[in-house]
Amino acid sequence: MDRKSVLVGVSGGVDSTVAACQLKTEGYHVEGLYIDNGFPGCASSDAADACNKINIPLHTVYVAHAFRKGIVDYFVAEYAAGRTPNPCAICNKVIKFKYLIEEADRRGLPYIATGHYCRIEHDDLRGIFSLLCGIDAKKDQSYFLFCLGQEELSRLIFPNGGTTKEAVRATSIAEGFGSASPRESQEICFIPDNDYRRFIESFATDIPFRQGDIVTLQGDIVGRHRGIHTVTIGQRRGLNIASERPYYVLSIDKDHNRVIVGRDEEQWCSGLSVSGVSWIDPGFSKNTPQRAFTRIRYRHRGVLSSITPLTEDGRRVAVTFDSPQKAAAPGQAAVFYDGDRVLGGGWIEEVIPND
RNA sequence: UGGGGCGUCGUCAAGCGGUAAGACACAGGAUUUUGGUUCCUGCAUUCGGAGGUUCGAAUCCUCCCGCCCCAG
Repeated sequence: MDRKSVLVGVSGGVDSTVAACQLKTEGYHVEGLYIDNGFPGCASSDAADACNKINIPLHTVYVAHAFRKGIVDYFVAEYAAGRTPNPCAICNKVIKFKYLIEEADRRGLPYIATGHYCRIEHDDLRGIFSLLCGIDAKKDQSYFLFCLGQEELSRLIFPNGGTTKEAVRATSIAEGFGSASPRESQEICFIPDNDYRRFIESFATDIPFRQGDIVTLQGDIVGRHRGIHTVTIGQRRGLNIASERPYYVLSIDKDHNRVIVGRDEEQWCSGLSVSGVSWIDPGFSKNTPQRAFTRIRYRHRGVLSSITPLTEDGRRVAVTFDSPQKAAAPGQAAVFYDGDRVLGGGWIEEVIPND
């Protein structure tokens, strides 16, 4: 089999199309894989059009069952538990890259690629791959990929990592792929209308979401919520509380079906406990405390922190921020960086309030 | 049914004769491969009601309605 053969995950969007095109230009034998998650809004025709234009074969895997089990059920269960899920990060590990590798293996293609704005670096001395931020800081998507391991990274190519969104868009136009790029902003891919609250209600009819009180830290009842799944930490809009100043969701008390709110200055936290940590560099896992930048949400600039392992395998860590951060939410990803390099990341379990 | 106070956007609230601030809430949009945040825009031709005075009233007068407080 051709050593320079690659299976590209194509969605039909600009990023993956340009990435595939780029690989072809570089001389790769390129094939496309469309991952059909079986949910509405998942339109394979765009992917087919894209592959036609760059003249590569397109394969499709239908993963509705796995997607539902691994992503949608998780998504709903997290909200039901009063947590804030990050389906994209999970999907990358459990669906996207998993099936890319599976299909690449089946077809004897050594490499896989996607349109993510990230880079991969190889340390020849240590034989280790690193995941780096994309050059375009505005579009960097490394936050969503912290789950990737050496296995994936060793076979991955990110053609867009070294360019900017602007350049990719320009290429798309130049190549005649379409300047329109219809739905550039896709939020949760399986919820086309972006109304995740309604999605949860209609999807999880077995979960008895009930109304409840909205209370302050002092215990004053200031409003009512329409179910714990309708709020998330840091949220301001939709609380329907008329007051001198806005209220924000501080925490969710699932057991008492209550939502705790407070003022802007009450949102800050000084640290986290993080579980399910995966370290990209195998050498990190049993390490001593270390310093790193922690990002607690996508497009968070990152805060210098001290990271202390709580278990021997390094899968659970305590994170202490050098300066307080706003509205960290259990269920969200905490991703650790050394400059541009992703060290690893995990899932926020507890948030330690400031003061 | 004696005295006093108050009734301005969903909520709080400026205005005190010169032609309805602001905040919160809400709605829409921008941003965005998670949620949230943030930003932009919109949001009372009308001031409890009816009359009157005035060139002109939410602002002054009269009556009515509705609240609140103190007395009964």
